[in-house]
Amino acid sequence: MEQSPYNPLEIEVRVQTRWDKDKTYQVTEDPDMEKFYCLSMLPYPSGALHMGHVRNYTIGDVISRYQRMLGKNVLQPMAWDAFGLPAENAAIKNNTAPAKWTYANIDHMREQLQRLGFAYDWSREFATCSPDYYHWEQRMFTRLMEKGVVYRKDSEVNWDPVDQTVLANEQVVDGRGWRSGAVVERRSIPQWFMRITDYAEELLNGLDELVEWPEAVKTMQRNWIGRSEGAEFEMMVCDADGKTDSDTPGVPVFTTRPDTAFGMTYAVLAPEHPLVKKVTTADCLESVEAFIDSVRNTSEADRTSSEGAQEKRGVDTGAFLFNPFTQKAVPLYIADYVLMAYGTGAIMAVPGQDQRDWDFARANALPILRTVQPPPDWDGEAYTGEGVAINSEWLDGLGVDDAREKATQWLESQGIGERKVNYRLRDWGVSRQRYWGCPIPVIYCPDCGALPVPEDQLPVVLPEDVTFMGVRSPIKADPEWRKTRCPRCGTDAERETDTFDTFMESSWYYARYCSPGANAMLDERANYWLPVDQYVGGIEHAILHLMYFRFYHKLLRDAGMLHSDEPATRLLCQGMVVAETYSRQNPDGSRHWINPAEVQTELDEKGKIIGAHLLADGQPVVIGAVEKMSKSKNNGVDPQHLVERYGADTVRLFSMFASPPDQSLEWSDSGVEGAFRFLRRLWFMVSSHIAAGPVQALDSNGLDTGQKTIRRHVHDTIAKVSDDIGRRNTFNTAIAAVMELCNHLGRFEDRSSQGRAVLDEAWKAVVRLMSPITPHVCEILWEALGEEGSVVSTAWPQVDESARVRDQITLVVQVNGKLRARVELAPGCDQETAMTAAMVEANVLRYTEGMAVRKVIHIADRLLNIVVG
RNA sequence: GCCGGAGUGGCGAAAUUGGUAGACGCGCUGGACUCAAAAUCCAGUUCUGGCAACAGAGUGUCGGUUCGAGUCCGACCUCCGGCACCA
Repeated sequence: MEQSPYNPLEIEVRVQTRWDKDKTYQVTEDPDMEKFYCLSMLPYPSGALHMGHVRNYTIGDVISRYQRMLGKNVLQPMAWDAFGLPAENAAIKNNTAPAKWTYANIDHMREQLQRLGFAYDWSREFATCSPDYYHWEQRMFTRLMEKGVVYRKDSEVNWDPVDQTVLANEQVVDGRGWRSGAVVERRSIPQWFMRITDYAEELLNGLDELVEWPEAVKTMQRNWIGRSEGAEFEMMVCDADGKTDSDTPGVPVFTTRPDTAFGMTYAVLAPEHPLVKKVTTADCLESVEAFIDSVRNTSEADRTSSEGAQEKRGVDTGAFLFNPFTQKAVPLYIADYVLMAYGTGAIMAVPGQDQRDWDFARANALPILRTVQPPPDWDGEAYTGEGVAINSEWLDGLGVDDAREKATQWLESQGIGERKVNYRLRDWGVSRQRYWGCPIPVIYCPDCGALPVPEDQLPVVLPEDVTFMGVRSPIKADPEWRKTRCPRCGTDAERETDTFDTFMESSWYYARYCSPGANAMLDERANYWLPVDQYVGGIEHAILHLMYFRFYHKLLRDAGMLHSDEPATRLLCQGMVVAETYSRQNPDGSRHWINPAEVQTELDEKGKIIGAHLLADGQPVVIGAVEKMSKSKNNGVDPQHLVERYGADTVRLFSMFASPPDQSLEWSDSGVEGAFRFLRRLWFMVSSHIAAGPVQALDSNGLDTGQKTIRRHVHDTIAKVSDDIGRRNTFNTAIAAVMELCNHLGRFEDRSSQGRAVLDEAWKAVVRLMSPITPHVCEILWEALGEEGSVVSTAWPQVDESARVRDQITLVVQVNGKLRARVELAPGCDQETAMTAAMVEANVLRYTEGMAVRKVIHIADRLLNIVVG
């Protein structure tokens, strides 16, 4: 091989063309091979790849390529999460159709992904906005309608007044729309829901089986599901003297603390509770109605925001409820701190043991009665801890758990209540009032009601050639599109014009990859590939997407399409890509952000940053925090430019080397330079080795000490890199180990026949170890080393354990725990031999002289600690 | 407020099971090459003292367990993330 310079741009395109021509990454089901399904979260085609994508997809690609070299049948697919709001916003802004904008973005981003050399099976690619894809989603939905898993109800929703759409609770951040930033309002409109709460218990318990999911994700999901055990019981409406009114139905309440029921001093209904109007007395009606109006004008997000949480507002209804425990009446209030959507929308209030009730009782001059004895030094308000029941008649003297159990049994024996488990999780509202989404396949007939679109009329196709009039959905604005006939009675009927939440598409895409072209949602091929062996994506999806994804998998299972219970066995959540921020203050006091590329930093003689200035004018800029790359902080780095300048391998190498995958990755231009330098050095060293001519066969038993040492290092490195990539997913330390080995190989100057044979083995190992991370350069070097076939399809290097055996080890000698010497010994020495070797070391003698050896700790081949005193 | 996670050189980080703290990379300092610069190569680089050998200190703070603690335990501080009236 000629000693040509490292030219990544030329070799990468050459290698990619070959992979493409040979269909290297296309896979089919092969029952004789162990499968490995490596999935990265599909991107939204926003316009261009950002560094977060590069990081995410490089991690998945490294794992895929490693597993492939282990001999597995590896599926790594890619698709586009193509529906969604930004396409509509862009359409309105640029006066184009969302479809056109989306497809153009997909074409550009596909090219970018291909340029990065990801080993995707592109034959399985799809866009979720394609009718071939959402057809099956619609069919699944109509079947779920028939099964009762979906339902329609009027519901208070989060209305985003800017985007003119309903948001899921999860899409509301601090009371504002997650995209528009507008303050969210409350509205009641008919919505379609999926009964994810029916699966709450399974979704919760399933987390215990997901041993290879990050604990943080599982904790977040557990909290989101929010399981609470307690009791639900009914209280009758009564007058002030406790005389019950048999005309009014009882009010069920849920509590986790039935043991505290003797401390109930009032009860509360949510303002939306259906019984409010019925029970409110004439003299309270006016204030109750005024209160309900004021609550309605506040969004739920506002009511529950941090400041709102402090103040608990409410009014007396004038009615009373009969407490079955005390046989006495308690006043009934309505208050905004009781939520209609949780439990029964009604509570028994026990201010002595519940801080919220305490706050409300204080604000409304309601009595407080403690029923659990707080510790003597207790100076808090409501007491929620362990303690003995007091003021509770037949519960007095019992601990919390026993009292709770006895109270629950009493409720059951009286026939007024029962054990009950409640979840914080709410059903999934899937209706969106937007255009660019999958049409909900429902027909409304004036006589027959809401009916699923018959299967032979699916898919309900979303028209793509549309013009936008403001933000209103074109299919809502078009009087013709919705016209249809009732599938049952044939009279004029209307289509649903709402579309699905886009989380619907991303909830089953992973399965569709496994059945490309099937004339059904899925076919048997899906059960070959599923579950996903490794899923890679951002932690921001810890709750929403990953919960829906698990839920939908169970729906597919229950529909008989899949055999597994969970969609993915192993999950890796990569950290953010962050960079420094720089800014200046505008004359009006606002801040404008300057891209790091336009800034030069000043360093002191130790390399510490002491200031920064703008390259354009040399004037200082303010150094801000290191933050997630974003448009708003103008600290993004365009991967495209980097690939054009350094090549894909350098970009991949840097993003895997700078930090472990689950931590945030701090951008560094000089770090990228360093990665490039390493590849160039690797190129040069391997080229020089090849240029020195043919190599003799390695005789591993005939090596001298220097050769053995190098060979041991090679096999130690193979072992470490295999473990780091395969088990630990710490690609940064894998790369560091290869770099270290390369540093040794560069210094190894033995050009004897066996010296070169050792080097040949070493370079062939290095090229394979690096090939998952930097596949292009490794492909060329592998070929140059005279090996047949593509490195990406070659077997992963094997560890030769005999090469790792040491004939000398370094034993660390400590005196009283302080390092005093190192001695070279044969491995496996006993304590006596170690002591003999240690006690001749001058530095050991210096600290043990004239002292009695009190104890010796010997960890074979590692450490000897001599304790004197 | 509740629930997670983290805190180690000038910087990104490493130390996997309680056993040599700082691997690897960046930056910086000095040197070689060069008319010069860039690139490249070599050496040094936790702090303090010392020409050096070496010594002392050192993993957010304060305590504890241990022959031995970045790692385990207790209390606290700071930062990041999630949830936030869920009865």
